[in-house]
Amino acid sequence: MEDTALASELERLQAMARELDARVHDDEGAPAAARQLCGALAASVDRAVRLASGSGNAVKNNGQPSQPRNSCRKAGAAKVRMQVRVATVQDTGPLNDGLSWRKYGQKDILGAPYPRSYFRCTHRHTQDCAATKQVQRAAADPLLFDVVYIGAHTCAQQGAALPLLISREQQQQQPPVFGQEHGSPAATEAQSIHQWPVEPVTPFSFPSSPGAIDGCYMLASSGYAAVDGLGFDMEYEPQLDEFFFDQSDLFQP
DNA sequence: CCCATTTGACCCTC
DNA sequence: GAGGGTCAAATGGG
Repeated sequence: MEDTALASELERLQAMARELDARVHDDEGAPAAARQLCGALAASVDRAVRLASGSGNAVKNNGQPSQPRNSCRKAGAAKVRMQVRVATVQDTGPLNDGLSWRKYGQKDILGAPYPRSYFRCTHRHTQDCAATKQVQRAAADPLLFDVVYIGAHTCAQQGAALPLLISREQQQQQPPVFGQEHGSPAATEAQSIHQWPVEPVTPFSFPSSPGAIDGCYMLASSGYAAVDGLGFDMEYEPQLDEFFFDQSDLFQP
């Protein structure tokens, strides 16, 4: 169980490094050297996690097993597992991702202050789409949501939701925003989170509704990015690495 | 009436 | 047996 402990510690270290990097980067007054150092720190921790993972230590988010149980129970599912940490400025719950999700369950997780919500593709039955996602508020920061995508969309909407991977410069000019659609109370934080991309083909997209929510957005890079209080992790089967990077080329201007 | 959410029960894995 | 994931009936909103 030492591997699990190591993975857990690395996970925590990784999360902290990323958060620090994101915060320092946002801080206009932070010295350039500090920003560089934090960026290097985050990158280094990322590499450490990858090395640990690659050496046989299953490093997965939230201490979850390296092979999700879903992979055994649902044929064709769990080929893609991606965790996204989403921050919202307003405590009204996070984002939508341009895809249709239907909530099918909610569970209190041992040791977690907030319940975990389970979503599946709206077209699960009509189009046999096996994509699911799990949404849970981060214990450390209620404004952060850990979103874990499991499986890839095979339904028609996968093409409908255009990915939006934009450059940092573009983001700074027009930051895409995440936010809930209906303004439901925070008490049901996850109930409106049903618009998110899942599969690598559409890493991320953003709601088109104007004036949605301000202050939170993300970009995709080599597995992680954190801007303006938002970061996300992408975890997927190793063989998909190349696929991710290839896809990113599609979003160049 | 249709569809999404809620929630307790059930199932599976460890 | 505990914990996590899913199912399905009940419920509510549009």
